[in-house]
Amino acid sequence: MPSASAGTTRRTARRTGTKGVPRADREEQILDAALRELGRVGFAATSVAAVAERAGISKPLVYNYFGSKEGLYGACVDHAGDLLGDEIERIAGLGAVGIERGMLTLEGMAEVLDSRPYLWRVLFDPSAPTEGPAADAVRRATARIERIAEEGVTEMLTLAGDPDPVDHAVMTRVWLGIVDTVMRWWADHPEEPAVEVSRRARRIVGALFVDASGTLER
Amino acid sequence: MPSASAGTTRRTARRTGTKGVPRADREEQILDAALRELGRVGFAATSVAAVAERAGISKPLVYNYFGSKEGLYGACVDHAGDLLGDEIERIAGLGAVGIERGMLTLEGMAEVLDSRPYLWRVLFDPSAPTEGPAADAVRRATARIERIAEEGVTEMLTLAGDPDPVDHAVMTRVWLGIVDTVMRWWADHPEEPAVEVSRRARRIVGALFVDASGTLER
DNA sequence: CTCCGATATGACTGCGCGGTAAGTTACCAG
DNA sequence: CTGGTAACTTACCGCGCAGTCATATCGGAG
Repeated sequence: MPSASAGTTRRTARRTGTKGVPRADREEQILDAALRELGRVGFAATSVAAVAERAGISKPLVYNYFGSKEGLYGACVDHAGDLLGDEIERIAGLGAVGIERGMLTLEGMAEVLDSRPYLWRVLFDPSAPTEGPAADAVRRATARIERIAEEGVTEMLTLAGDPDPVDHAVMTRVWLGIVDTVMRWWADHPEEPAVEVSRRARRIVGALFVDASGTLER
Repeated sequence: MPSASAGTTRRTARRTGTKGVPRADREEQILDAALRELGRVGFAATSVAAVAERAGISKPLVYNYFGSKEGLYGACVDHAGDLLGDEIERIAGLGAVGIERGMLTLEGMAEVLDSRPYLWRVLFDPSAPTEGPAADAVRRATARIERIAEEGVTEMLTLAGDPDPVDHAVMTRVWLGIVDTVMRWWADHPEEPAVEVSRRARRIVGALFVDASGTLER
């Protein structure tokens, strides 16, 4: 790779032409830049130009790789959704029940999101498109997370004597809202290590929840 | 007021000139239109043109009355913040403690927001300006609500044996997140009457909380 | 050396937005 | 009737954005 090209700073005109970065590597760079920008300011306030600048490339190259702003966002959603969905399903597979399962989920997510708490906002973003392929990607990714949350919630509310499915649906959203709030607080306090976020979340959720069989040990 | 002007539809060119609507009345109309649009899609996705169309007037008239998009938003925030803040402080003054106070708050808010659940989103909007007079208005309005929430939360966590002020701050945000989630669920289900929202919230929160002295009656 | 494919850029376009300027209308007082 | 004020509109502007096009560069194969 020609070091003369590599040394060219973005503030001056760059020579056109390949920099010799393989497509897969470049895609990854663009995705990383996009995830950070989307997680920082949300979809609507993210400009493709800002992502390009973050990635150190030209804007048309982003379009070359991802087709459109929505295409870029959809790829980011798929990426973040896989990470979070895999982790949450792994934890569900551990067999914990009740609030302990919820706590393990929070801890697992804190671990996955350590050093990149912004990923959460990519998935749960009120300014995201509500129609089209990107919106479909969001629905797929969040549905995966919601399904697991709903299992846990349904179990807990049923044990607590509430069989109403609408209550269960609202409670699922409340639980996800709690997770969302903790993640947003974390994004505002990036100095807090994941392990401390986990502990704090355990204390707070512990103050909220009692499993059906009695008071949580604290 | 000339009925010929009043009958002119917005789809054709309207005669210029006054329609004889007093300033205070017109301000209220514009505010109502803006609150609905802001509550529907948030600040960033709200265009002044859409508000003007909703209010049945021309866009420059909105600027004439409110100065700028931010000026309009600030007025909406003051309006919604007064309604919600007054109600929350009234309920705090009733002297209920612990989770019962939280429940009364949820119920009071459901009542105030009945028929206009969108007001919540005007105040708690991630796409809102973070600097300038409008942002100051948001901070004033939400600080009022957070102060009351923090009192309740501090009491509850302290009774539960957790004196950590950071835990209290996060828990305040979690509580407001829970309220936010219920309000957003309600905005998605406008057919649900306020009294049913209150009952449901009581059931759900009841499944979460136990006051420091024991299990809630349900 | 030439050609080709893959990787890249600068320059440009059309559109929607926030906002502005110039002109209009209705009503009331003198 | 005239002038002034308050309430209005149409037409326009500059800017930033998503997206496009024409051209450039590099490296490898033949």
